[in-house]
Amino acid sequence: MNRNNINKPATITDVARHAGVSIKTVSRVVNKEPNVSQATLDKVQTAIESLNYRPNMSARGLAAQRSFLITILYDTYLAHSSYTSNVQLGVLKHCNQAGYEVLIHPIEYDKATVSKRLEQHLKRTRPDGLIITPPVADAQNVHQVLNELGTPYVCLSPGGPQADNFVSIDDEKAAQDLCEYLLALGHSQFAVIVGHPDHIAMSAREKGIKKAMRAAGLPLGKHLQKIQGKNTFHSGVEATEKLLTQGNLPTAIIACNDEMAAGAIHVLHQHNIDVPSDVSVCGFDDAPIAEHTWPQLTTIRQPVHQMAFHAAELLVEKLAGNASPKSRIEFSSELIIRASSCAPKGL
Amino acid sequence: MNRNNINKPATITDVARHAGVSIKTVSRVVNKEPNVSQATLDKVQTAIESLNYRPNMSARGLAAQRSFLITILYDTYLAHSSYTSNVQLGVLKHCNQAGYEVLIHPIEYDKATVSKRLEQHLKRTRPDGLIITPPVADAQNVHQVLNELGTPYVCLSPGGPQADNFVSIDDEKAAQDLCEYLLALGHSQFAVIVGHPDHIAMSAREKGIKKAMRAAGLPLGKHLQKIQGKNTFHSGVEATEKLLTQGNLPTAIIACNDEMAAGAIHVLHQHNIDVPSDVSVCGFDDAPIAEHTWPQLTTIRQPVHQMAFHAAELLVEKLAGNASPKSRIEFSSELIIRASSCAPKGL
DNA sequence: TTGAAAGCGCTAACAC
DNA sequence: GTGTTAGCGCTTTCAA
Repeated sequence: MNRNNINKPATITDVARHAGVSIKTVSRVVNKEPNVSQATLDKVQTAIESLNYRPNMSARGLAAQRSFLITILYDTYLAHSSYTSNVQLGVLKHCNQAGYEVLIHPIEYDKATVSKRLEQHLKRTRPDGLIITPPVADAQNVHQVLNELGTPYVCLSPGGPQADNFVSIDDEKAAQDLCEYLLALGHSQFAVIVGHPDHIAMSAREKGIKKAMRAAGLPLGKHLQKIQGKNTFHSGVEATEKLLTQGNLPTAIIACNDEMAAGAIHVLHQHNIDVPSDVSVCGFDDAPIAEHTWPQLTTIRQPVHQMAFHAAELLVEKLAGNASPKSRIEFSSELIIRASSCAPKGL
Repeated sequence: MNRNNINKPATITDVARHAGVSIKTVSRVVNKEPNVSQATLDKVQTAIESLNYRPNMSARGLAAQRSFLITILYDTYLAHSSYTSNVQLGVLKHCNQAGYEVLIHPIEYDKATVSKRLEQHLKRTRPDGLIITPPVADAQNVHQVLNELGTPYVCLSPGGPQADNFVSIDDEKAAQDLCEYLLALGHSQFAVIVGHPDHIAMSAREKGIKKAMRAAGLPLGKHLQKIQGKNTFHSGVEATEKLLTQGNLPTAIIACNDEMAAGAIHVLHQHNIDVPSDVSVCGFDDAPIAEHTWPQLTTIRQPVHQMAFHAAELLVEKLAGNASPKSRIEFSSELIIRASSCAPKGL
């Protein structure tokens, strides 16, 4: 009895022997190459089934000089966000069906050192490609390293003007829509809690708001208070507390994401300021937290899951050598009106 | 000019040539084997530095029959929870420093099919080991598959009585503590929103509550309403709505996790029932949402990050062949008292 | 303490 | 359509 073979996975050689064909032929079948006769195909497939053959990724990787690994690169700071988990699910969905495994690589975003640490990851792990989210996706030096090493990647960000291989919504336009909705309700005194300054999407949202206000003829100096946030609930709390000490309560607060908006609502509650009758509060993203606040948040829905799925598709295409013609894709967003916004009091 | 070598990573052969030693010697240095003289060590290390050598994982994996991959296996349903992201961060922290890459593999938990889909992952991807969270960790057939294939793993769950390689808190005791705290405040009319029934930790929490009430001499029939939840905010909403239609408002609601507790608070708000003066609400886990609700949640803090880190340590030890003597570890939890609980009205 | 040689399981170039 | 032949870069006996 050759007990040695028990539980030892079958190799491509075993399959070839079993099917009475060459290794190369099995390889052709496994890789779905076209030039195989039906008869051979059947023989091989039967052998594969009966031996329960699964290709060995290490061997494949070694011979083909690839790893079949795709890394999701993101800021550790955002590890707990629904944005990140949505990206993970979307990317996984496509990658697994395309034969890639997905590695996660949270990295503490620090403009100066991020590219060095990325380089280490690339050299050590050698993923075939990466999906990158902001703010890492928005750092120049990150792009440099990637291009130097020739590793393909796709970013989930509107990107800068030079941007290539970016998937996003039109953040500026979306913010403009949101602001126009508030203007239409009659609001004219705004505060905006802006996000991480290195985050291009966040700046775009701020721009959109300003654009809408200017278009409505409202001078920004008198009608818009701007407070810095850092994308987190806690930073939304701090920003709102600062706003309250400034003494000039606006009739509407727009936070550049839902976490910060939730933080704002939290503070307003503490101060017995009613949302929305005293102040309307709007967020951005339609994260789960937008439905957990009381009242629930008016916000912009961003199809993160689909965007991530699409980014993965794009990346896999690239890896297959089919450089896609369109390397910058915009998804459409949607204004979700909930209970945190209404017409201002006086009206 | 041999432009071919540009950007081509150095191999172990290059290093050996450069250092004037054999491949085997370089290998010994890389793998930190003890029997290398100081002189050789220095020579080799210099060569490694100057060539910027990084071992090729595919080649290593092929030769050594391992993949240097560790999979985190969890329920897709919980992909968006802070629990899952904490597990990811904790596991990554240890694995990366131990030379492993971390793969995420959310799987739709379904008792009947989960083991088959796990088997596919194991055969296709061949990770060296897995970290598994509930409810997947609590399914018998999952353990069977893993043992049959001989893949090492560690679970983040209290596990059943037969449990081996489990890392958790003492959920029963923690729930008991929480309930005793409420009893001490004077509560006697309770409702418990229980979690996913396949989730062993959730059942343990329910048991702990009952134990505390029994010890206080309260007959469960009259003093405890039990409503089924499914661990999500939404299920907490539904459970609480059901509770309200039953007409018997308790003075304290214990939800078996924070998401469901947040759902409960949300519904009570809608019905103008004040928390905590009308009803105290407590959660479990100290997830971020516990600080986002208004009022903030009294809850049990579970050190998920550390537990995951430790689980990864245990797994890596196992992979190194150092079977640890202690294969079941309990972390301690902590009662966090916030504003969602107080003495019942009458008192 | 060090080296030589034989693969690990697969792909890729080139033949037939 | 199918087969043959070299490796990919590492680990692992086994010798020295």
